[in-house]
Amino acid sequence: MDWLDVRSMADDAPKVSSKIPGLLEGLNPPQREACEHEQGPLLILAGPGSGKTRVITSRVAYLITECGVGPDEILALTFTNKAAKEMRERVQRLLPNTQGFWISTFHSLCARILRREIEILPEYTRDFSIYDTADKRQLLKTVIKELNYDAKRFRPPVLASWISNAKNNCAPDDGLTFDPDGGIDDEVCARVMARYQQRMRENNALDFDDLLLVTLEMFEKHPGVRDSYSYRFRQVMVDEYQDTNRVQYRLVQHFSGHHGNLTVCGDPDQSIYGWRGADVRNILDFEADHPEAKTVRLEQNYRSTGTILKAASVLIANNSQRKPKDLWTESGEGELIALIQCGDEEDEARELALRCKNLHRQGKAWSEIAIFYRMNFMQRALESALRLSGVPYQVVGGLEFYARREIKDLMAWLKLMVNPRDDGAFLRVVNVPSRGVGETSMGRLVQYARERGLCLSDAVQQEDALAQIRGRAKKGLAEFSAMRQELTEAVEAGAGVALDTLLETIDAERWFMEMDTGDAMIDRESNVEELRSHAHQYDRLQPKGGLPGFLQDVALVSDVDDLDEGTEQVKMMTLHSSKGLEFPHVFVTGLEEELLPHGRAVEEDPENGLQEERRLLYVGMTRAMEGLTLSYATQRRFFGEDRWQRPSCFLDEIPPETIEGGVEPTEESETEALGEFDAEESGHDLLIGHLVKHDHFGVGTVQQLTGAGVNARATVSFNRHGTKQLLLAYAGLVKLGNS
DNA sequence: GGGGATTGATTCAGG
DNA sequence: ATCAATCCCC
Repeated sequence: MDWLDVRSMADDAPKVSSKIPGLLEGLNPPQREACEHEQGPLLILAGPGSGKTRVITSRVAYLITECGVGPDEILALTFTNKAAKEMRERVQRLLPNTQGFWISTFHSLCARILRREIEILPEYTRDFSIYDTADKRQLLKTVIKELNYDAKRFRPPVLASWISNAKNNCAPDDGLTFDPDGGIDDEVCARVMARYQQRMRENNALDFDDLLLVTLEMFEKHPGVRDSYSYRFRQVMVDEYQDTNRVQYRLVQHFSGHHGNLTVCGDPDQSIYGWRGADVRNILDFEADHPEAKTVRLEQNYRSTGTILKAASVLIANNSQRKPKDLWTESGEGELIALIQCGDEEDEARELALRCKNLHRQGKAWSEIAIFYRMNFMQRALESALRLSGVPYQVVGGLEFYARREIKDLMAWLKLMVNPRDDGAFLRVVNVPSRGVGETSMGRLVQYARERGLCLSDAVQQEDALAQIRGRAKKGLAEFSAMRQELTEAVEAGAGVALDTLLETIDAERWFMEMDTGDAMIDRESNVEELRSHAHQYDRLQPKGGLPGFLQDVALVSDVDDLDEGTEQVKMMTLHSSKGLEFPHVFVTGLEEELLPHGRAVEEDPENGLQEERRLLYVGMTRAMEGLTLSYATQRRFFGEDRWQRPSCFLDEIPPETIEGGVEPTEESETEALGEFDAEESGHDLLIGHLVKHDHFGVGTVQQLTGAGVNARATVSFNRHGTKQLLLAYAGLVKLGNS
């Protein structure tokens, strides 16, 4: 993040650039209209490829050069760091001599604000830790155990998402605000959440949702703090508004409440984050919320060929909850969409690799090709096929660098150095490298600390805490404590030096050898080397950030951020990561039932789930500029188990005339064959297409069969009760014959 | 009581 | 394949 620190901004007042000749030239009428809007709320409904980023950046430049708004009086919020970076670079290109823009993600903005202001809240210090998903799960696990709940029934990931939901809907964190009708599960979740929140405060730690929520609460409890930000900004802009949740919505109200100059930009059809609390109503209701709002629709597409645009538009028209829009393009029809049927995931991967090579031979650069998939595990098969055929590739996201064990350990060490109250970090590193401290000894220390309301760092310094621990563990704890205190001094030195001091103090060499030998050890060493270079680079770019700033940046980097556009490599990523990007040729893989649309998404929320899956495919398809290839496999291995797959129902929604070969190869014989296979393996005699009767749900048609034996399940579309997944062992389905 | 190996469940998407 | 719980040896 390279915006200016608030303090330094006061010192060097931003300069207003002189007018830029031809700033709005080449913009179409609605684009121009959006740029020139000065006062009051503005809604930009921007279809894919409609030049949205160009409009926002031109608008920023216009406001500065034509309307006398200072660069530090404009707040622009984006969804990813990458989007923020791109926007900043483009604004910088228009206004090379201007600095001090506030362009950032919600999370970075809030983390920055909290870093400065949080001490107005008594429970936190400015050295707070940011907990990632893994840290959060770890804490939840101990809380569940502490409260004596059944760990099998209440799993950390489930609770994590319950808590996240509650926070995203602005539920107060320490009241037990469960729905009394929600049954025991809701009550347990609420109790776990209350304890989790208590521990988080004791640990001086915030999770991702807290960054937003605590900022919001602080603004509402201390309007003075809020005003110091809302008075500063004369214009607030929010990109990807369809992906904002309730908390973000309210934050935006606070930031723009003073002047009401709020510009939001987005596309309801590209809303793909419902599962993490995004609320499409924020954008759908914008005009109702702001009756005086001006609405601009950007419907001319500058990205894709007519064929791609048509296919995507017809597909998305199947959604009911949307604002109709009419995308058009001046570019020609272009090539037809290729649809390939493959035997299994390896076939698919080989075929894609082959087609990548063909494209390359025809003159496409590797970096002009992208491969998208619904789930991360699909990456592996694709990756090995590309490697085998010598196609250079880059995986965007996936198994993250910062998720590796040695990196997590070092990061936990650094967090603990900055924030001694972080018990989670303490527990993680107390035995790293191994110093004979085991579970039992730690259990005693934890109990000692709890009884006295101390954090572990303090507890371990008490003599009587160590009195009940003996032998190697006692010595180890004393050693660890001394090390931690000594390392506190390194915190001021900057991220790079702090890390170097840490590595030396814990004798990293010995630690590597202890963890593994041979290649694995060399891998770990080179990972740590990479972390070192990140840290030192951070110090060079952000001399003011220090170790706390580095930790914050690392916590908030997202997967697409490391996308390297320049390099000559095919890009691979999930469909979610692809949003906001574009590529001349796009492959969307795994167009299969249960995968895209994803079974769980539809199961959890039959109405919206399917629509969101459709939007996800829409996002993927509209990334393509010239060529689009869709693929599916008839068989695919999901964690260990080979499953027969049917082509995605979305393929039936894409107009046949946009697809190479005309009609999709969804044939009856194929469905039959797949039914037969299932019957052989699964110990029942149902086939896809069979008409069945259920005691409760009535008559329906079998849509899908998975699993075998006691795990055999059928997805049945009932005439009256919608689609259900049923365990055949319990469902007692009666076969009525073929429908 | 700590450390290692083996077994056993688990994964939708991300800041 | 990867991470956590369990088992067994020092």
